[in-house]
Amino acid sequence: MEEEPTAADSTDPQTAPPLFNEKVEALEAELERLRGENEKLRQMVEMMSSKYKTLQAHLQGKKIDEMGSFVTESCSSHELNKIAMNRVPKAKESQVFVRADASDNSLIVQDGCQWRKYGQKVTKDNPSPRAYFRCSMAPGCPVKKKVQRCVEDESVLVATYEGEHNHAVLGSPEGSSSLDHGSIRGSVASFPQSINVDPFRPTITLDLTLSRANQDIERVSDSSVEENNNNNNNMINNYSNASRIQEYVASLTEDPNFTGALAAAVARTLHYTPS
DNA sequence: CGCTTTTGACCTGCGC
DNA sequence: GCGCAGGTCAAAAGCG
Repeated sequence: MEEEPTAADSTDPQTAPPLFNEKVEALEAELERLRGENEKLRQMVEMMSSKYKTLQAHLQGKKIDEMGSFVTESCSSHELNKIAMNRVPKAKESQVFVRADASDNSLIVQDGCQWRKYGQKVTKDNPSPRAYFRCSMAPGCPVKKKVQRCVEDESVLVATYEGEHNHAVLGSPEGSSSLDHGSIRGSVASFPQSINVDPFRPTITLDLTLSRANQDIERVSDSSVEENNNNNNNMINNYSNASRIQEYVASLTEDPNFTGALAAAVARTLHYTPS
């Protein structure tokens, strides 16, 4: 039985032309280099994940300590209920961080909905004005949002959403009527990407639309960081995915906008006190 | 003309 | 009760 020459045969160094061998070697070297870089990046992700978990555990412990000391001091059961109520974020309220040009005063956050501005106010804790919007996609839609520049980084807009849409939201594949941004974020590249940083907090989202990173969608949440690491490991086995991940991570780490937004988000997390 | 934005006035909740 | 701050209203202006 004679077998036809295959692609694998053509890579045989003894039968392939020298120029082809050189190319193969160069590609192999490049692949090896990329594997090394991927391994480094994987370790970086693991390290960040580990640091994040440590920080989260620390914050959690601090909250429990605070609550515990307060409880042992003077709390009635009624007061305890109030505390518990305050510690849970308001129903259907979520916070979104969006990168915007610092010179742009429009306070507009593109999120797939139409909004009508009904007020603007300068607040005490932030020199930049806060804009109030109502959803105008459907009559009677109760959803509101407040948009204000981040006090730590004026190029970051903080949008706070309240309520549930009573209509399908543009960009939501399931036609979800709720404010579950998870379903939205994963479907439209121009939408902000979310990072859940604290179970006591609403979702914090970083908009990556100004970086190359928005070409790929990557959702990261506190409960799925580890899972994503595993998924990433599997993906790293796939060369094309690995190169995409590498490009993605490199674009993130090189992008000062991303690092700025991340720093602002972390700063807000550390300064957060439940209302 | 209809819709949106602007902006000062008003309302409401909260702490003192 | 008072003052403050955040949130909302609504008339006027702007825009396509």
